[in-house]
Amino acid sequence: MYCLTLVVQGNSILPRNSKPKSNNSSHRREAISLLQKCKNISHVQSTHAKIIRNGQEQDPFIVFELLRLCSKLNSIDYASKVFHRIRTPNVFLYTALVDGFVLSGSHFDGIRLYYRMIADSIVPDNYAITSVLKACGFQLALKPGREVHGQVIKLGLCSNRSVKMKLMELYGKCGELEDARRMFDEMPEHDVVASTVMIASYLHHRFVGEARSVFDRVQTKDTVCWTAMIDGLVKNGEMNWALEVFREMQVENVKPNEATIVCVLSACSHLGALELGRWVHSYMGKYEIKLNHIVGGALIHMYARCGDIDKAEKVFDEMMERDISTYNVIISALGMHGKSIEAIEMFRAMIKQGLRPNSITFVGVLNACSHRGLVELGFEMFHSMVRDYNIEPQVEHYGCMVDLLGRVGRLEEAFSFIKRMKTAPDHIMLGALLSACKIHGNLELGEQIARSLLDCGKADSGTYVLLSNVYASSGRWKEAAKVRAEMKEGGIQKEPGCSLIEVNNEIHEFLLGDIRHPHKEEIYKKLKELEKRLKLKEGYSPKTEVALHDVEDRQKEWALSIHSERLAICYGLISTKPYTTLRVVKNLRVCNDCHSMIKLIAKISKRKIVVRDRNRFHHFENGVCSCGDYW
DNA sequence: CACCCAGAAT
Repeated sequence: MYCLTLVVQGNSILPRNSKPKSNNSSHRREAISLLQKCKNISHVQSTHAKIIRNGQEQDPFIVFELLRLCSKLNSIDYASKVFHRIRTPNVFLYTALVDGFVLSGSHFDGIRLYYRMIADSIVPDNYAITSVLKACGFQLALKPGREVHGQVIKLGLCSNRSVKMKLMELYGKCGELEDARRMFDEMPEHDVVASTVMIASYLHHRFVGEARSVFDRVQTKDTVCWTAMIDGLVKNGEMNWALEVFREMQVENVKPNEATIVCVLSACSHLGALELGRWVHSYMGKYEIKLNHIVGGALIHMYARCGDIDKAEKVFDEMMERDISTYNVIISALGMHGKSIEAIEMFRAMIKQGLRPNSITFVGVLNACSHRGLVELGFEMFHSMVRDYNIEPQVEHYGCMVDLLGRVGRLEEAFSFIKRMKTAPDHIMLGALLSACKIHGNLELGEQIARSLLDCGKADSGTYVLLSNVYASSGRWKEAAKVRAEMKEGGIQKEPGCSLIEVNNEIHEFLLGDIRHPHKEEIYKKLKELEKRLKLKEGYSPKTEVALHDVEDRQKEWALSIHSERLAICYGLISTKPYTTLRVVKNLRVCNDCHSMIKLIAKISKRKIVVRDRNRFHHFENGVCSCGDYW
């Protein structure tokens, strides 16, 4: 790295203050206005030729215009060529090209060029500084950023607002929050924009409390500021809080825009808050929100993740502009709901429209195949991906294939598939195969996979639970207990089962055997009543899976056998009108016993019940589930 | 005679 040498006197500072040569100023103005009329790069090139013929090639004003224009038209290569023909480029020209590099995504080239300028003893001004800081920010290049900061101090540019802003942004992005905060506090204005940058930086590094306190101190919060807070809360998993802030924003009469809506829809998607999502959708007209492809995608995603796949398809049909990501959203949505054939048809429609699938598209397609056990089609798609679209399979794609083979019971094939892969298997893939071993009762393979996961330290709570269940389902109780002990020794916490249900615009959360809800008495009464009726009339007999807990008393055991989705459904039954569809979101996979029980509950209560589990959707109606008991 | 789209988005 070069060091900045400040040359204030002498002739090394180039002609920014020198007077232009006589009588060329009208020619210059002419050339510039010619340039400004150019619409495409070939037009620019012919104008450039004219400029060269007129002997104006070295004129810094004209070249400046030329460089900016090339950058704007996405022709950084041409800009670079133009620049390198200049004998003595000044700070303006350097800055224009640095900006061009930043615009084209070649941030590192931008930083390098800036250092070349310094080496040429050209003194940067605040524009050059902000440009290079922008490049550093994109690259998360903290080291050169700090050097530039040092130069800022030497040059006395500290008081410049844009410079401070960019420094703060850089530090914030790089996680140097104390430095970012220092810059922020040095800005006496503490205006909305600076505060927004600070808030976003805090939230990006999970300092929710700090973000909140900056946010609270902003006097007049605008749309972007509110949106940054909502978005950050969503990214930190604070969905309910995010929605609360959104409501506050409306109380304060700040109009949401497209970005706000996208963030709010994302929160709804996570929570399964369909009613709120619908409300947001219906108010989009009033707020003049345009249905661009980002908003459209978020809407489709929301409806699909909240269980209303019909509405998701309808929004898709209504959209005017669809791009690859729109198709990716709808394909994975259809797959998630077990509509595998429709997903494949959508994929074909996309191709027909002339869009080129990317690697995300194929994750959706292969996942769709897996949810219906479409092995042949899955392989066809997998090979087509490599052969026709030249997409190198990633670990996700292999994972889908392993899942597909595993679920249908072709366990050995799945295992040899893993061994043939170019990449190392990840714990998600092995977990999928392990779960398949449990479903199909393959003890040896299951044991082998689980052990390899445990040995390489990749095991999470799910691995232990699955392995223990593999043993238990073949009657090997001793081994099951041993795994349970190992889990306890390793201090591994089981991820608690949790279900959400939306009733009257409010999200109600239930944990395994939960007793916190204000209506707990009625909920448990309903549950007991249902169990009794199902046993008597529908021949239901509970097959509770082995509980992985040290249970001292029977009361606790009973509570722990009550999976959270049952509580959520019972609450839904007692708090909504007859025939209302119930929609439940669960964080883990639904177990066999709950699955068969919910089928019967749907039958006797004459309700549709939609359950989203960790992997997919189940639509229960009249005693059957849309997954066809294959999941 | 030139210059930093202030910040947020599946």
